[in-house]
Amino acid sequence: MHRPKHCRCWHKYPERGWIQFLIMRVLYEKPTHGYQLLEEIEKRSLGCHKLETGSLYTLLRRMEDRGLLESKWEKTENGPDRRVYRLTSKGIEALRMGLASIVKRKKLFEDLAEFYHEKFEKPPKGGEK
Amino acid sequence: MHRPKHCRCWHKYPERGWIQFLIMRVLYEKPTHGYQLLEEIEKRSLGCHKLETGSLYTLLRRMEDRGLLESKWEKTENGPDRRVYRLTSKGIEALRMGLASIVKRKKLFEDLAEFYHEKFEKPPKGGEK
DNA sequence: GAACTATATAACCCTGTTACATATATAACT
DNA sequence: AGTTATATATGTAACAGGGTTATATAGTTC
Repeated sequence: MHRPKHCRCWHKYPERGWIQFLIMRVLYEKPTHGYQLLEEIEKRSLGCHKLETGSLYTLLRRMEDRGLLESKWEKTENGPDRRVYRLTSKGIEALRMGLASIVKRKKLFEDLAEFYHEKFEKPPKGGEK
Repeated sequence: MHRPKHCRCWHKYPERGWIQFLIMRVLYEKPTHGYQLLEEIEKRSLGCHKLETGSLYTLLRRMEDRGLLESKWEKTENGPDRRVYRLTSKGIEALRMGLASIVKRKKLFEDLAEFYHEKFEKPPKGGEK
């Protein structure tokens, strides 16, 4: 009676925090500052997903508040300073769990994709008017 | 200068409205009432996603408000009446667009899945401490 | 009255967007 | 020397939408 029906983990639903996974995935490989992340994200999302700067910095801020990321300022010679983010161990764990959740639903994605091809791409056969 | 940077379609992000796609996908095939949808959704999501009744009816209501669905009450012999929903043409179009968006990002999903297997599933080789 | 079928809604939290605002550096133009 | 433009770089408040939670109701069957 007292068991929680859902754990309250923020990553419970893969369709939530989608972009955060992309961010963490990049950060997993190397610490990166925000502006550079914009390009990386766009590249990895194959141009499908253009992040506005406001979105990104808001997300980074919140992720750091949540302890998934850490940042430090980095001096540059020729330009404004940068804030470089890196994944914390908590962030790595969150990424691992989140991706596991996505992987688990891969079939569901494929199923929807198949449905799409079946119903919306196949040319209607004669008499289908 | 005056072009909108993003279209404001509600289905812009496939990771949003995820569950609504599942709902519409079921309704595409046949008109269904809410309670039955609960079972269908759970089945199709392979048990990964258990919808609470509150979530479903909230979604159905909002989708009807938006013109994606239509409903009519159905008398039953042995139980409370049911509200049967069906997809409108607007709903079909939304489903088509939403799934197209998902399909377009299939690579992205696969990429994340691959990353997961690579980084989080492969056993570390000797000396990897 | 317990269990199952069936629907409903208000309050809430989280995610991501929008629409701004700011600061540094470089290059070009006047 | 001052202005303007552009690229680099960060930031935030207010908002909209999606899904959950907690709770309520009602009919039917046993």
